[in-house]
Amino acid sequence: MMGQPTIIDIAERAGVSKSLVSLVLRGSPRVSEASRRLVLQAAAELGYRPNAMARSLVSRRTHVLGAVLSDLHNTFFAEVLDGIDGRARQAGYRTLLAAGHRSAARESEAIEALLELRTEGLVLAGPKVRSSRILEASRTVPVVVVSRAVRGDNVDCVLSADGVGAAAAVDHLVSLGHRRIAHIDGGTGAGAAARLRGYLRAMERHGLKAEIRWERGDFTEEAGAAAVDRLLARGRRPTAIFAANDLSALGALEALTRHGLAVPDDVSLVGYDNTALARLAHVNLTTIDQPRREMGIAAAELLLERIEGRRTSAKKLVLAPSLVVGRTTAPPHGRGRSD
Amino acid sequence: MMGQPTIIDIAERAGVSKSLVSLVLRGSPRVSEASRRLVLQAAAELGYRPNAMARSLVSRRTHVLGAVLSDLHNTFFAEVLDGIDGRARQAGYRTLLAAGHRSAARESEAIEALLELRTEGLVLAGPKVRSSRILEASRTVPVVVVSRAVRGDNVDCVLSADGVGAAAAVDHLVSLGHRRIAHIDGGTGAGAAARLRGYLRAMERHGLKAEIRWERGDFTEEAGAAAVDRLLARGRRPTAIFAANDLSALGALEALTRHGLAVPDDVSLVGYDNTALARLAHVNLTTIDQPRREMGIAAAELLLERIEGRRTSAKKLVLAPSLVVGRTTAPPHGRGRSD
DNA sequence: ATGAAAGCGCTAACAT
DNA sequence: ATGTTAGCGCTTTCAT
Repeated sequence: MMGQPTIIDIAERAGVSKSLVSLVLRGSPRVSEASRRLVLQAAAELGYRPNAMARSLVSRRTHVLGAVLSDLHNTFFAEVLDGIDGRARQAGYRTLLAAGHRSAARESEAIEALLELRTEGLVLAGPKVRSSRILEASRTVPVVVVSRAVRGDNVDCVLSADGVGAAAAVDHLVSLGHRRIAHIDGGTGAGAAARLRGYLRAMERHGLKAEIRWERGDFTEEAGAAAVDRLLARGRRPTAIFAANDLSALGALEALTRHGLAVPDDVSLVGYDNTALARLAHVNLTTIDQPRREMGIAAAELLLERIEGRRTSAKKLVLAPSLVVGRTTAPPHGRGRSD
Repeated sequence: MMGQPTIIDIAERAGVSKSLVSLVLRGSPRVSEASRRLVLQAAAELGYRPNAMARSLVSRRTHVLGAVLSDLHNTFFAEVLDGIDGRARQAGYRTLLAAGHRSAARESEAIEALLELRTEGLVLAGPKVRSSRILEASRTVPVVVVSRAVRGDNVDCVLSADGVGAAAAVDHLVSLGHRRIAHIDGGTGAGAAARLRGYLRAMERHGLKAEIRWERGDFTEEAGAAAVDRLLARGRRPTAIFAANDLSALGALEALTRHGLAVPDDVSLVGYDNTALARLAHVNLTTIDQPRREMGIAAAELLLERIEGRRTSAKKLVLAPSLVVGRTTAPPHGRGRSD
């Protein structure tokens, strides 16, 4: 025996055929207790570890789900992945990851690697690759895209309702008495457009169309701060700001402080995503929480439905976000109509 | 042809043998330009994608490195992994990840999955499993452990010098004129013991043995805040605090603020790790930076040395951390000897 | 209850 | 330059 032990090595040591070894190893009930013991002991003594490739090659199943993470820095997907993996394990699947490292090219290679390994389904978490690449991959295995909408027969999506979340932010501020509510958007970032639309619609719904004011951002701290600078440079100061994500909200917070404005006394502030940043004690940001783990569980479920042939038509799942009230929102200072 | 196309399908379509197809696909120079074109075109038309399992089964090489991430929430390892993957790709290897989701049991299963897939080496990033599990895995493939010291013939380690980093923090504070420098440690967390030792030794080296004071923490924000509460409850107030990581430093910051103390005017504060938290504009924490990407590159390099048979003895690589000065440190208020 | 034989998709000698 | 043959380690009929 050279290299890793195989079932043939076990068979020799136990004095049985390799077929029997295979049966025992897969827990077949049609084997005598004696052989079972013999085989198991031989396997243990040899330190046997099944060769997943050989096994999958013949069984034509890998029982592996592939997940591509566009950016490991984004902890949003850590919990999503926990959900995916949890559900997958329940169903007897393993989850293998490949990282895109913020580059569409590397992400595409990650997809390729997983496909060559014959993973039975693919979850793309916040993919940066073009839709055509996703559609191409979906011709081979079912694909679920998280946090981005992609249309395709073999592509399912899991999203949270960004527009609803944005509306919840506005509703909360309005219920506190705010009217001049500005928005710092997320530019071309994932979900940014829907959040902006949600803000605009909610403002109109509250009869605050005239108070609408929004500045461009890009989900970064710097952009959040710069947007506040512009917001304060001209026009009436807003009494509340809704930023498209937590990081830009922190940038806004920093800028507001720099301008000598207190949060929430002078200006209320709402973020989006309920990241670890938002939950820092000295920040305690009011924000919108996405059901990350549930999104992961749903993604795995969609994949399993396809793999097990329970569904063939595309499905788009939209989960509801929820408001998390921190200490960055309060009633506006100058109570009553000040305009 | 059913299922995914194979080289036999290509061979039929191109009217050649499957060996020729294999040669072309692997870029052999011993094929005529005509056949090459024929094969490549047939492959493209069929949407052929090599079966990595079949290929690896016979070649006995996977060209895959496995990386186990104990916790995807910890972005520390995102950059480490970027380094690993970058170096691996240079050398013609792919990197596959499996997540431990903060559980030793799940981490152990992740190791198992990668081993069954016959990855040629394993990187364990901040592993939570017992050393015995790591040693066991290392009997099959070379293992590199990042951010934890593990002894074993087939186990290499990549660490950054936590003691040196801690000393740099103390040196920085002493050079500003501080003497009463307290430490909030990280309990049983990774690197915490070395950081504490580094603090203690540096204090002694500066002749400040009498000023040594440290409180227990556990790398969390809450523990950092609680430690400050205890620090301020009795004894003379320290003029500077060195926390074992950024998160507990933020907890300390929050507590100091709550006690009406300004940072750095009343108390200077130093963290450790230079996480994204530390680099928030309104935080701008003085901290110790670990060369994450370099650590990843080194980890991959160690693995490659083993895989390619260039080395057989265990190696422990210790990289140097560096001080990042933010705005949370300044000379102490009551200048001159106040004790 | 166990064994023999075939073959998964591919590479790697060894022919020619 | 191309084809033939023999497996890689395993599961899966099909016998017995």
